[in-house]
Amino acid sequence: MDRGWGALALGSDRNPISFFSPKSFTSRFKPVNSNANSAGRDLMVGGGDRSSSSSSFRMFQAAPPSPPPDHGGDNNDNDNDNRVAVDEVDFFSDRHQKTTTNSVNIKKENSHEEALNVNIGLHLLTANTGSDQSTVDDGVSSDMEDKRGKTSTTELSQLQVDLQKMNLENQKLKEMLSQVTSNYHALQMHLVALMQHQQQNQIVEGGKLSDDKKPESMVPRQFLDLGPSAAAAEIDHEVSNNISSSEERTQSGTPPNKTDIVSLDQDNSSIRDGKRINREESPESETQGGNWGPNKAQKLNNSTAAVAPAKSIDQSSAEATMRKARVSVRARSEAPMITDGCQWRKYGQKMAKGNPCPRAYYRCTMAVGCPVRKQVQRCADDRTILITTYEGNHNHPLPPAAMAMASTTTAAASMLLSGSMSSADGIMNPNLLARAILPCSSSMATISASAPFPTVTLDLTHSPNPLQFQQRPSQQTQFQVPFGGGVSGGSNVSTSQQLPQIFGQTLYNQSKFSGLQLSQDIMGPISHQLGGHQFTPPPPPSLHPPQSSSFADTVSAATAAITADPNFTAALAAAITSIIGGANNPYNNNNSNNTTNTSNKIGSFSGN
DNA sequence: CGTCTTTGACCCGCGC
DNA sequence: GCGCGGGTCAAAGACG
Repeated sequence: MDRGWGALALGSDRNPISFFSPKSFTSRFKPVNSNANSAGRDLMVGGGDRSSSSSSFRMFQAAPPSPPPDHGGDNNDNDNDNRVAVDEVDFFSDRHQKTTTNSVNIKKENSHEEALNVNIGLHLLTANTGSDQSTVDDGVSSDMEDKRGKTSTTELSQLQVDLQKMNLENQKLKEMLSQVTSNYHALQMHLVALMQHQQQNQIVEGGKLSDDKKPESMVPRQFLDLGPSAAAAEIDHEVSNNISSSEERTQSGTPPNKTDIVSLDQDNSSIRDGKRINREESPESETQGGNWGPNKAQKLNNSTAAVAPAKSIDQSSAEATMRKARVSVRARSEAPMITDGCQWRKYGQKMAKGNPCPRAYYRCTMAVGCPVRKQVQRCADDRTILITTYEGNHNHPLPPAAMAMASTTTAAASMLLSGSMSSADGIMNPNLLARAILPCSSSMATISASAPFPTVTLDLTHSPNPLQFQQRPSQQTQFQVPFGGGVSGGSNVSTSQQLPQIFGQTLYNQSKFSGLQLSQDIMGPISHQLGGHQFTPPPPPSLHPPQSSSFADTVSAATAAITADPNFTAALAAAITSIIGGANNPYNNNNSNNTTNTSNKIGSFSGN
């Protein structure tokens, strides 16, 4: 395992890039911190073992980043006034967050301008409280006054007043931020609750509940596909429960779907049919057959069950349309593979038609039987672009680094699934979703669900607003959805269709600040795990196009809207910026584990 | 020695 | 029925 994990991420190469993990940052941008490279031989995936992701993350977080040049140690906090020269030492302490960028700048300027008279300048700026200041000034004030004259006193008092104001403002902002955060969480929870409720209703109403279907018994099994992964938050568990019901139904009721549904506990369980079964008998392969292969999963009507866990069997027709969504990430990278926080094992490589570059197949190895697969291939047109396509849901908890990808792709997948559902019913309504996800985007997205595998492509090659939703060129029916009136031209594929800055910036920034993570608090519930990949909350079956579908749309749209709401994010970004004092402040990384969410996401915003 | 990567072969579905 | 292409398997080799 030791090597394996390390090697996994790497694939065969040594320089994978990670867009979301702290490490990625290190690998790509030559971390200032020596620690960043500690990842071991492969830098990439986080160290080389399962904990790697988290460990690397921790490392990143733990290692106090060297104070960014921008922030000369800003010690505006009243408590620290005495330590003028020491300010930078505590640069990253919580207290310092209170300082506003303004204060930082002021101080910095003085420190530079004053040159050797550092003490003077610093004192003036840093001393917020009279007492502290006086203390420090005792040793220096005389010189100051001599040199500076009377003006220093007035300036000092002025600055003190300003600083106090700023502190107050910071406090207010923090309060606002916390309030917004709490509200957001509450809303999110409410949303999830609604979704669950809806799912339950559908399960009950939806038509055939096979006799053996017993809610109680559902727990252990998991839906490998789009279904929620057990590992996720409590919410996930609940959802999975709901799903599991459908799952059992499927197994007992509908034979054909076997491959799609896999019991984690019963890796070797027999439910599989056909020759494939033999192959899949190996623990790893078991889940594979059912979930990944388009040929299998998709072509079997039943396979759709995986897509819409909560659906009833009768909805097979509708489910058929609910094909597995794939989330493809396009990013420029010289590395053979991007590190997304998960551990992967390469199980195959093949030359794909129309592309001189081989396509590599990976499966998630973070947990036994994890159904998530991904394909990595370079773009034929531009080989600097690495295309990573994810499919399936993780059946295990994801490290923060992976959550970032999961969160990002979730929204995309949700939109796609919603669109596909609609399209299946002949009700294509991408606009709603697209707008929900990309309210502020001036770009457009192409949505198409007719293809065997609806695919959402997140194009990170056009940073900072790089996201693109697109359907595979090969896919037939395509819908181009103009956003915000902006219309970028033409081809649905890799053209300039860009998604909202939210996504784009988030990803882009993450690519830069590997340490930035979308906090699970923010995105987690939404994505559940998507392994970065698929939208977990199983959208209600398209069986009830108008209602369930609309509901699914609404949910996903609302979810996306919340996370993508420019106002929300802008406010948070502003608050964080003021607190942190800089977009590039490594401090942003700190929150990833803590899940105080907002900062992470915001960090990405401020990044630009 | 165990694990992972490589890679040819195989399976499957689809189109002709 | 045949060929093609996508996806996966599994033996052999590589690696630490």
